[in-house]
Amino acid sequence: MRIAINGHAVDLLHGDALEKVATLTGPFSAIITDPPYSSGANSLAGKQQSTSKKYTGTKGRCPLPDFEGDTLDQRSWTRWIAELLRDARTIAELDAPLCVFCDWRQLPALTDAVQWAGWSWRGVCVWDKINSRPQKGRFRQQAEFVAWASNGPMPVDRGVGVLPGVLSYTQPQAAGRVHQTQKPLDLMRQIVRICRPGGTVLDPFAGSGTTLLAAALEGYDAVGIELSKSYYMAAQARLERAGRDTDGSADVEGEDQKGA
Amino acid sequence: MRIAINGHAVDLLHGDALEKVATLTGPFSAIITDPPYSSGANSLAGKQQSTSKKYTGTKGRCPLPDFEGDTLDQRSWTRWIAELLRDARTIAELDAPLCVFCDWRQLPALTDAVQWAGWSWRGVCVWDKINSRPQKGRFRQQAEFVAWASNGPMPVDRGVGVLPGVLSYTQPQAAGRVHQTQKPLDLMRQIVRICRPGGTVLDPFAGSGTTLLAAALEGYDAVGIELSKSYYMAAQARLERAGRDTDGSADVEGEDQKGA
DNA sequence: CAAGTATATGAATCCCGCT
DNA sequence: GAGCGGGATTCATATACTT
Repeated sequence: MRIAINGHAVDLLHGDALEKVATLTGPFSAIITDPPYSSGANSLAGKQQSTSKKYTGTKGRCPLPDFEGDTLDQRSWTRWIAELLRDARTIAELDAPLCVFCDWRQLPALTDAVQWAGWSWRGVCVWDKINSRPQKGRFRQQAEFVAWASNGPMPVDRGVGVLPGVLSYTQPQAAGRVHQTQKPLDLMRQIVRICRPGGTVLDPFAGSGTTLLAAALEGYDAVGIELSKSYYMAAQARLERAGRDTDGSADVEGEDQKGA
Repeated sequence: MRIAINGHAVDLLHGDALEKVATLTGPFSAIITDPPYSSGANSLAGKQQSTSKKYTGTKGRCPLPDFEGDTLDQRSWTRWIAELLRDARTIAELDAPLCVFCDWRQLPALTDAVQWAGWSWRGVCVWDKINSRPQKGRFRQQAEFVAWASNGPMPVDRGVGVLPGVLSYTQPQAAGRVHQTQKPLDLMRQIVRICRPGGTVLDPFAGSGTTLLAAALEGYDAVGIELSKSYYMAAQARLERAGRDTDGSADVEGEDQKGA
């Protein structure tokens, strides 16, 4: 279904990312997404793991065992995301940038997948969450990462300015969140600016729709895919609310928080 | 040779990291180092350029000597650093933490090497340089990374507090630098605090000696190895100067700048 | 002496021309 | 044609200078 926000078209599709991407033609000017980090790893590791009680509570994210990585799960995750990124590249414009979120544990597997899928890996951005659970005797796991790449050569002059390499934003408050791993809207507004002016952004894992909303507010069209029915509906409601808000929607995230 | 700083012993050895590590017995309480990245060029010929040409874009003559060991391709680099980390682990205490700097390009190879060498990879810290060379239409390459790990299990209570996961410090100014890629002293003072109280820190790539100095100032003994004769002597001079400074050496980095 | 102006630089990357 | 080398580009900050 299509929603108009800030004068830009936002399409949200309900279904599996791999299947839906195969039906799209694009071309898309940027692919920006936050895939499930350990969806593949969850099943096996979850069974084997007895220490998970310690970590549950902050997030639904699987803490993974302290030592031996469950390599089979990570290999499967890598293959799966590589396949998606390969399909996505076929409907991306030449020069189109790709941004994929991940945590520190997935970063090496993700950069492999990005390159296997034919993208030119160009760097790693840092999302500094500022606040995070402290651990005694350790460095905080305070950052998430964005592996970014381009579909072939990336000329300097695409009409895009200089973007920051470290982005510091606190996580949305739990009370106002629609999605467990929802990203701050202002963070996504910065990141979507890697897209060429007037382009269309694709997010195959739309979740609560933050990327789509950020894209519309920054002046791009956007297409999202979301598998979960409940998140699909929540994102749709959030986007429609933003579409009705005529004043520029500066408060959308805050409004969500109050509304929740 | 041995220097006393802030009541702690600092040893600096001149020679190849792999060879010298094999002669040490330790045990060391932490390994903290910043190896040559062998980064900064796509082609072999590019990598074989001098480090000043690769890394200091300005045409002006670089006043600092080039450093060695920065000409490997990525596979060779990975093997080489893995071997060093394996040898280092044999002289590390159980529980000892490992911290290795790298840039975005080497991060996946480094985390492989860390694990091949038998260390338990535990996370990635971020050094936010705040200020870096901008590029139009891209995210700034604004961060360097610290892959950190432990030699086996790492009990929560080693007498070490909570450490930050993102560290923001500007690079030392060119005028006061001893080494092309010198790290800020305050950054290293934060990072060495991962060491258990009263322990001994090893840095196989000592460079200008910032890690050793930071360790002594934070209350640890330290041992460093440096291959290049000129950097060995520069580090020695810097450490001796710090040793003579009786007031706690809070201004060592600044003093270098004035003195230079 | 304070405030304003000019200059230098960064573990960079791209592009063009030459061999 | 492929590879290599030189020169241009980007901006926040620190330092040096000028008014």
